[in-house]
Formats: sequence, C-alpha cells, structure tokens
Amino acid sequence: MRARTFTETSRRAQIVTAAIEVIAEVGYAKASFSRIATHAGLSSTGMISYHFAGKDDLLAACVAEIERVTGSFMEPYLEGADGHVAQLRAYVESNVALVGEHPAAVRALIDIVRNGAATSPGVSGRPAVFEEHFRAGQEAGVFRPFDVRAVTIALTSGLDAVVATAAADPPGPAELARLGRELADLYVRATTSEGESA
Amino acid sequence: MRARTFTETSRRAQIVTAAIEVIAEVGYAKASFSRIATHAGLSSTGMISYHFAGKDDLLAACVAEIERVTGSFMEPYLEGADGHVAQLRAYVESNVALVGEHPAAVRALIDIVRNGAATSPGVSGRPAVFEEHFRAGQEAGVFRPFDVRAVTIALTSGLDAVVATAAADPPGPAELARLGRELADLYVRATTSEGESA
Amino acid sequence: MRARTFTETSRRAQIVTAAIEVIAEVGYAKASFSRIATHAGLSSTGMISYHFAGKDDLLAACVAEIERVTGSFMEPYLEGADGHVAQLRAYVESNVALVGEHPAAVRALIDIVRNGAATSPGVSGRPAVFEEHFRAGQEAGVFRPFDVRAVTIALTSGLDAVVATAAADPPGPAELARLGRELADLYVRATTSEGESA
Amino acid sequence: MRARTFTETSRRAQIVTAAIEVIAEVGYAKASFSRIATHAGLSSTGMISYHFAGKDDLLAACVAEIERVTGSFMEPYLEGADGHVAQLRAYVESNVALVGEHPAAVRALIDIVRNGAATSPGVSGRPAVFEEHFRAGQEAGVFRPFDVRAVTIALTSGLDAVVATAAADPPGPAELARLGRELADLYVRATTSEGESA
DNA sequence: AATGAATGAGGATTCATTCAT
DNA sequence: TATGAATGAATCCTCATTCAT
Repeated sequence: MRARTFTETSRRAQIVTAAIEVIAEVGYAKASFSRIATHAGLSSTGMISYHFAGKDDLLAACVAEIERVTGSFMEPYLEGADGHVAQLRAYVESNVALVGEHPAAVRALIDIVRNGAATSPGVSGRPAVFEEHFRAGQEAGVFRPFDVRAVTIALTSGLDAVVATAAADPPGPAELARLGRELADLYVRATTSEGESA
Repeated sequence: MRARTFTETSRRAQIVTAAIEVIAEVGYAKASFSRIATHAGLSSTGMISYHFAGKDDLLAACVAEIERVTGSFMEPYLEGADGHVAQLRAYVESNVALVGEHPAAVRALIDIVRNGAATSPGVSGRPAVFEEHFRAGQEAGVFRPFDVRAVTIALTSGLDAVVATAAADPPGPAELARLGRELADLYVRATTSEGESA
Repeated sequence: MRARTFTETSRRAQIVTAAIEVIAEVGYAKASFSRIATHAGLSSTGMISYHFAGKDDLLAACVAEIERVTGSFMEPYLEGADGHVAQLRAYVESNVALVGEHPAAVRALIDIVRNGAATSPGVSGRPAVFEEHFRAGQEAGVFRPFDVRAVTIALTSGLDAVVATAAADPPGPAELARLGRELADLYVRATTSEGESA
Repeated sequence: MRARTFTETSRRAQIVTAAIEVIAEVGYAKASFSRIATHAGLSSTGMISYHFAGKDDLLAACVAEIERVTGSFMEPYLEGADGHVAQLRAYVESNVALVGEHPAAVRALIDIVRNGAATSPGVSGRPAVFEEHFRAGQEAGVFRPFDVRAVTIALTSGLDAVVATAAADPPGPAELARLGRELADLYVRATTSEGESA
C-alpha cells in the first residue's frame, strides 16, 4: 500500500466527481469511461485507467465519496435523535432532505445500488444496520414484532425509490421536508403497534 | 397485421422465454442478443433479429409475456378480495406468492422496471392504478389521509424489492405465504388509521 | 432453356415492377431484397430468390423492362426524324419527354447506369450506337470532326444528369418540352460546325 | 477545437489516403471500414472509428483532402486564364489533366458526388459557381442565351463522366491534353454563338 | 409453384484496457 | 505523472441466399 501524492489524490477526486455526475445523468449502465473523461475535461480514457485499477475500482471510489458526503450530512440528524422511533424518523427525513443538497450523489448511489454494483461495506452494510436497529427496538418494546429482514428490504427500497424520484427533479426544501415527514409517518405507523409513542 | 404461422409463434415464444431467463440471470443491461441466442440454443443472433424488429420489440414481447403470466396468476386473488384493504392485501400476497411459480419472470420484470425500459401500459400504468386505489379508499374512509403519490412509490418499490430478493432464491410455498402476509400486514398498518377494519 | 409458365412470368413482372420503383425511390445501393419484397407485397425475400438467380439477374430483368418501356416510347420519335441532326434532336427531346411518362423507370435506370451495375446489351450498347451515329454524321459532313468516343461520353452523361434531375421532381409537359429543346440546341451546336443545317 | 498531435494527423492522413483509394477501386457503396482498414494495413476497424467520428466524418475528410489536392492543381490554370471563355476552357482542360496526376482522387470524388454523399461547400457549391460564371458571361455578351441551370448540369456531369472514364485507365499526358482540348472545344462551341471570340 | 425459416457473413460503432513514450 | 494511440471483443442490425416442406 503506497502513499498517494497530492496530485494523484486531486486527480482521483476530479475523476470521481465527474463519474458521479455522469452516473446521475445517464445512469450506471451508460456511464462509460469516455463519457466520464469528456465530462471531466480529460482528453483520453487512458487517464482514468491509469488512476483506477478498473471500472470496479472507480465505482468503489464513487461509492466511498458519496457515502462520505451523505454520511456527514445525515450524521447530525441521527445524533440529535433520541430513541428508536426518533432515529428511524431522523434517518428517513434526513435522507429525503439530502436530495436538496446533493441530488447527483443521491441519484448516482441509488442507481449503483439498483444495479447491484456496489461492494462497499457502507452500502452492503445498510441492511444490517437497519435490521439491528429494528431488532433492538423490538426488544425494547418500541417496534411491534415483524420479520426484520423482509421489512428492512421493503422500507429501505421504498425510501430509495422515493428519494430517487425526488432527486430526478428536486423540489424546494419545504416540499422535501413535508415529503420526509410523510414517509417517516408511514414507516413509523408500519413498524409500531399503535401510532407513535417512544 | 399479418397472421403468424405456428412455427414463427413457437420460435418467438422460445426466444422470449430464453430472453426472460437471461434477463433474470444477468440483468437487463447485460442481456445481449448473443447471450440470449446461446441460451436459446440458437446459432446466431441474426435469428433473433429475424423474428423481432429490434431489441425494443423483443423487450416488449418479454414484458407482454410476463404480464400475461403474472396477470393470470394474480387475477383470481384480486377478484376474490372484497374491500379496499382486502384488495391491497390480495395484491401484495399474490405478488409474493407469484415468486414460487414464476421466479424468472418476476426477477426479469422487476429488473426491466428498474431500468425504466418498459413502455407497456401494464407496467407504466401500475402506479396510476395504485394511486387510484388509495384515493378511492381514502374517500371511503378506509385509508387514512396521506400523500398518495409518495406512498405509492414507496410501497410498490418496497414490494418489488422484497419480491426480487425472494425470487433470487425462492423459498417454499409456506414461507412465501408467511412473507406475503408479513408484508401485507406492514402495508395495511402503514395505510390505515388503526390496525385493520374494513 | 425451359419455357416459363404464365404464373412465373407474371410473378417476375410483379417483382421487377416493384424493384424498379424501389430503386427509383431509395437508390440502387439501398434497394435490398427485403425492401423490394415489402414493396411488392410479398411476405418473404425467398420468393425473389426463387424467381431470380441472384441480385444480378433481377437487375438485368429490371434493365430489360425499363429498356422495353423507354424504347417503345422513344422509337416513334426517332423514326419520325430525318437526318443525323434531327435524329440527335429527337433522341434528346424524347428522352427528356420520357420523364413525364415514366419517371420511376428513368430514375432507376440512371441510378443503375451510374453504379455501373448494368451489363445489358441495351445499356452497354448505347455508347456504341451514339458513336456510330456521330461517325456516320461526320462522314456525311453533317457533324464537325471531333473525338467521337469522348463526346459520346460527355453528351450521354450530361443528358442522363439533366433527365435525372428532372425525374427527381417531374415538371409539366410544357416545361419538359422546353428543357428538351434547350438541351437539343446545346448538343447540336456542340457537334455541328455552324448552327444547324441538315 | 482541440489541437491534433503529429501522430494523429499522420494516422488520419494514412486512413484518408487508403479510403480514397478504396473508393476509387470498389466504389463508394462498397467502401466499408474493414476494406479500408485492410487496405491501410490496419488490424481492426475500431482504429478508424477511433480517429473519425463516423463514416460521414471520414467521408468529409476524404472530400476535403481531394479538394485540397485538386484545388492546388487546378488553381494556377484558372488564374492564368483571362476572360469567361478562357476560364471555361481552363477549367475543363485542367480538370482533365488532373487525371494524370491524381487518378484515384478524381475517381473517388466523382463517385462520391454521384452518390450524393458529399456535403462539403466545395462540392455542393460547384453548380452555383458554374451558373454564376455562365450568367456573368451571358451579360457580358460572351455566352449566348441559354438555360443556365440545365446547361450547367449537362456540362458538369458530362465533364465528370469523361474524367471518370479517363481516370479508370489513365492515358499519357499528351493524350490527356488532347482530350481536354477536345472537350473544351465542345463546351465552348455549345455555349457561345459562333466559334470563339473573347 | 411457393414460402416461411434459418443462416452466417458483414455492416458501423462503442467499450475497457494496455502500452510506449 | 500523464497521455495519446492502439486494440480487439462485443454491441445490434441488415443482407442475400439456401433449404425443407
């Protein structure tokens, strides 16, 4: 594992940024090296291959960058939330709010996840985090009993879809907030016994 | 509209079947003519082009076939259901049950929908049907008030995801039935005011 | 050499007619069997291959048919003309007039000749006829001395081009007659010593 | 507009040269990328697509190159000619003489023009230049009155045909010179009232 | 006499990757 | 560190022709 020079780091960043925007625009399937190179203002695709081991490597870098960005946006929300229900709510609402700040990142990530082309721990770990959260909440008597795995899949995918739809044509912050609350309500109702309590 | 001979019809069916299986296996993006031809035991891709006007045409035929199959499977369930809630439940449960019968068809369709590559009225019309169902149920006082559009997206996508996951490695009928009920419960709770009533 | 049945003859005629129209419309290069079959109302290209030994054969049949049509149109003009100059004039004028009667045939033939795809004696013989005509006229002292071969090429090709242009968007008979006279004047001046005499 | 490297420029030139030769040999319609690649000693057609945006682009480059070559050959002739008739004569004679220097270029260009596959201003502008020349000459009283458009078509096409024939099997310079004078005589006689004057 | 089916070569183009400089 | 050049497989599609029925 050799260290990266400043130049290399910034070149990689430049390419990753371009790649994310291209994926957001034309979709993962059509995000070719040449399209990305053009978007980044590079004259050849060789440059990308030079800095990344392959398409998978570039993709992983994109995912990492997106997670960094989204993570730093959502973290404060999550930390400010107390209790299982509040945290679920915070996750949903901040994820929807994220669309207003980083629509390209959101669209790109969802498209990558859809195509099952992500191997990052953050992405593949999300289900586990949700499942654990639900399980803990059930033990605490906050969430009603349900099949944790199935519900996790349904809710995370549903959230992704709503977010993707919103990201395609981002509405204003107020509308996004309303949408977040709407979805949070839906999810809290779905997972708790009776309205909201804790 | 020229009539189709028996041979042509059966060749088309053979190709469509192969295409559906290939899409289910490797995904829409990688479902090339040559892969499909190989899978169908054909010696060349020209053969596919001979029977279908283009990739879009083949895709449309696949979607039509899948809808035929899934429709005839789900219809009895829907017709047997009385009331808005029961119908929602029937839709969800029969859609999950479908996995046991036609896993490839289910996986293929979902992947096609994901990639936004479907123009069939059946596929693109599903959201509208859901929205209308929810709206009517709200007026009837069965469903609680909520953003019909957003909820439709969340729930249909969540359902798709669960179904896709199940289709990837189809469990037995009993487990599928349980999964269906589980998801139906989730959705009914999410959309009604208080447990189930109508 | 076996005799042709009535059915075969009429089928061939049907295909030839369609082929001529297609060549006139889309050009020789793009006149594929399938386009011709479609235009002829046939369901498959096999039918064409059945009746014609190959593309060359079909082409030859087209040329023959076109020559038959154009020949029977132009012949009266030529027969009515007396003297070398008058005959040249008659050829040019009737060839231009032909556009009004059989634009598709004219356009098709010219396109075929352009592509050098004709081997028929009529087509490849036209230069020889012209050359002979000029030579005889020179001996009779009607045409001035010139390189018969070169002039033949220049004048026939020039005539073809004018005809082709006119055929692309056929004007009325009066305009065609004027155009014919114009061109005949040009050619007579070019080939005689001094205005027109014999 | 990005600058071209030396290698790129020379590769493009190599491909263009090969393409011109192939078009001259087998005709525009059959000048496929693979034929051109083979002729140029390249191992794959991908190489051509790498250097040219598409077939149109390659074609445009060929036309440009041909025009450059023919232009620099004919220009001195035209500049040395004084008066409308002399210029017409110079154009015809130098165009025929060109065959001795660049037979492939001449044949290729004519085939391209025939197929109407050229969009370059030089090519599509030729008729207009001729028409203008004739009109001016008519006003100057040098050319007799005639339908400028029709005559332009006839004469340019006739010239092309003669040139193409000569290019197919280029004769020596003396014979070419004679052929040029022959055709120039023909055209001058055709367009002036009485022999040559200005 | 006819036809629908099948074939396989060939069309242009895009792609990710390698390599010498 | 960077880059332009090259590669060759893979993409979908069209073509003329053959063949069994």
